[in-house]
Amino acid sequence: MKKKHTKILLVDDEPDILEIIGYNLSAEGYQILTAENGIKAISQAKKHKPHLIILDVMMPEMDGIEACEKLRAIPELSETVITFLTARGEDYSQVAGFDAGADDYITKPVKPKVLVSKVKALLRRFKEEGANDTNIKLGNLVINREEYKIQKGKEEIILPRKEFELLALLASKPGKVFKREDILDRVWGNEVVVGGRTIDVHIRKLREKIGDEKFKTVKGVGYKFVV
Amino acid sequence: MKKKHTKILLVDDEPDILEIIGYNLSAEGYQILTAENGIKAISQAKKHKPHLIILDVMMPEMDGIEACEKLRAIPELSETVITFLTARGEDYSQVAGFDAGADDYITKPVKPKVLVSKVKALLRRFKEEGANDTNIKLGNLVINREEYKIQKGKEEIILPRKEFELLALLASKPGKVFKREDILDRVWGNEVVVGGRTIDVHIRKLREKIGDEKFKTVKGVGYKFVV
DNA sequence: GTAAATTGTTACCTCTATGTTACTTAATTG
DNA sequence: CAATTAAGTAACATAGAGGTAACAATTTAC
Repeated sequence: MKKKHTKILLVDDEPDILEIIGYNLSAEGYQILTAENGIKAISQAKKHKPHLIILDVMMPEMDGIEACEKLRAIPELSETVITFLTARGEDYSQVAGFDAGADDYITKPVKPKVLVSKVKALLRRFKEEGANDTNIKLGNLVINREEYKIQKGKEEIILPRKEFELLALLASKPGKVFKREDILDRVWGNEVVVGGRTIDVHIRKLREKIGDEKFKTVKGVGYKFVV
Repeated sequence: MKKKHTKILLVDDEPDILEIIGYNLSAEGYQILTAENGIKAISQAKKHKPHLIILDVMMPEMDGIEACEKLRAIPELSETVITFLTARGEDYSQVAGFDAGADDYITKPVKPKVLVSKVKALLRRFKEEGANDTNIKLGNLVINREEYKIQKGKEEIILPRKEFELLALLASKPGKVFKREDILDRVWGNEVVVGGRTIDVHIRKLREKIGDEKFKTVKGVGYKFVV
């Protein structure tokens, strides 16, 4: 993920803080959004779906903790990292912050360098966690969705699209039996009508390339991938 | 969950739309309910607790958004998936829809195939989220519906489909006596006619594999599974 | 206690779902 | 646009799940 596309929402009631933090982060290439209170923060968050939200704890009207709880309740923001900004010494807010669903906290005053590295660290953590969706690792097998390739041990295998998608589907839940109908729906799509032996043939090819033992047939139901 | 038992409530003021969508979905095996307006939709929903509700946004009297909010307020429908049906271009309704608690939206006109696959996807998402009851644990026995396998102590047993389904049915309510007729309906399906000894033979095989003592015969009635 | 009904057991058969191969058609690629 | 690779089809092979028949054992009815 490039910084240019990484959105950070700053929420604080003091314009000075917004300015100084905003300046430092945008100098790093991040896209900055701001809000002066919890209510505006929520509407901004809904609108822009930022990757990171930095929330001041002490704010008039709706404080940071309450805002955090509200933000966490929004499904689209489940992937968003939330961190608190707290004055040094207000120890209680740490605990309350984590209860409310925050991922980290930053104490004020904060040196620009420290702030930037903290933000980077948080986003890196986020990115790595989110990247697990694209790379499936199973035993000696790595399925790389992004690059459309398979790594088996040190060997790199390029699979044709359908075979790749079939493998990716089965491997997305190892052990789970996927019904033939579901496989058709999800790999071929509803629109396409294919003959009755098509899935079998593709399974056969995968067995040849990946290993026979990894694909189990459950007669009358479908197939499953085992590790 | 079999499609036969999946209820979908269609709400639209145009009978044509109800008919065409209803036809396509019932052809897929879903059980279809309909309502011409928001008020009727709510009473239908309360009565039948559908798994999915497809709501037209533009309706006289109570529009889709208002209906959606009312539906979401009904506790029994918390598990229900709600999706809007909106004419292409009415972009505002998307946003308003999500605010009102909808899970997705479908734009009209919609091709039957697309509709069907969207519905399947929605129900799959829902099903996966609510799929905590796929594992039945009874004593030293674990029945794993998702992986179609049985775990007895440390031993793993793979059962043929009918045997698995028969076991899963009996074990779904330990102690309850299932009538022969009911077993036929639910494992074999009411269309199929099989000979009089078929169930017994399958029970025999289960007794062999799982343990004689777990399957009790209730003469003149049926069988039950005991722990 | 005997007959009738119901269930248990075994061996065996059938037919369906899947496996496999070779081939045709469609899509990509240089 | 020719060559190459992917996707899908057809045709046949095969295993084993699912079912049946025949008879035994057990329970229930009278």
